[in-house]
Amino acid sequence: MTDASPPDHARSPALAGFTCGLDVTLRVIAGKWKPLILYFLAQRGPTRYGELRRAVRDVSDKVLIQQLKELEADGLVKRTDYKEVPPRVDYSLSPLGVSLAEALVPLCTWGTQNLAEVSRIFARRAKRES
Amino acid sequence: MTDASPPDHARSPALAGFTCGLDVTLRVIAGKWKPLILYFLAQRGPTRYGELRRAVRDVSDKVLIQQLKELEADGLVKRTDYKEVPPRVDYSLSPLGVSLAEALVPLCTWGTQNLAEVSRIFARRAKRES
DNA sequence: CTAGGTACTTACCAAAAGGTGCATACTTGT
DNA sequence: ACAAGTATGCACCTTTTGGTAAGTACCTAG
Repeated sequence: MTDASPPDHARSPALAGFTCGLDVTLRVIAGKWKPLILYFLAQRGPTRYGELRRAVRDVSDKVLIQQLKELEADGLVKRTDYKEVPPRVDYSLSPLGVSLAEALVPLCTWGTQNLAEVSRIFARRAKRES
Repeated sequence: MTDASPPDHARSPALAGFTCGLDVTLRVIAGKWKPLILYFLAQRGPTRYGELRRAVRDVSDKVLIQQLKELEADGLVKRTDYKEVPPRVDYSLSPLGVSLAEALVPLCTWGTQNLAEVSRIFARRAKRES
């Protein structure tokens, strides 16, 4: 098997630095809570910080803010500061964010449909780790 | 959009421990390379370890093997050992794995369609981090 | 006057995740 | 004989990620 061959697959010229479209997307939504944030914003529209905080349970302020800032800097989320006196801010999706959130729907559906199966998976994982 | 939810969000009784279907899925595919592995296996069918290794560029042996084992233990991937003398093993998707891979397709599409936009995003990210 | 709610910020830390390099046992190509 | 390829395993270490707890500035309800 003299594999002195030229670049096989995976060397698509169009995707500079990425292995494929999926890779592109994954890098954008990398972050423990980002997909969830996008998903919630898609569902409920403009949402205040505190609400989001309660919706995405178990996230800490530091990380939630941090990921919101990244999403904002990346143009997926829009932050609106009403500059009121008890602070009031809300977050919503940009058009790009909306399109990404739509692409997440099938994952959500999969999770719902396979919840039972996944629960078993996690039960087994827990056993292995003990 | 359909926010027919009662005052207290996030307290769905059906999803034990998960905040929503998306959360379920995300926990299964958590791992830097898992979605990519599923995607490649979906595309090329049974694939030998070495091929996979070259397809998912930049992954280390340790991590690739590790994630393959988890995917196998979770019932998403099937490992076939031909017990030949220079080792020969291949990996393929289980039905569950196939369904998950299908749910990943829109993400892949999104990445391809928004590649230009994402490239700009990363350029800006790089600037901010410097 | 104190407690609690708003939306954050910061310093410090622990855990998880992933990477490197070496080793295995055997075969094939040079 | 020797390098290289096959599919892993293991010890060790660094990086990344995320969490905790505190503080800020201001307001309202009790």
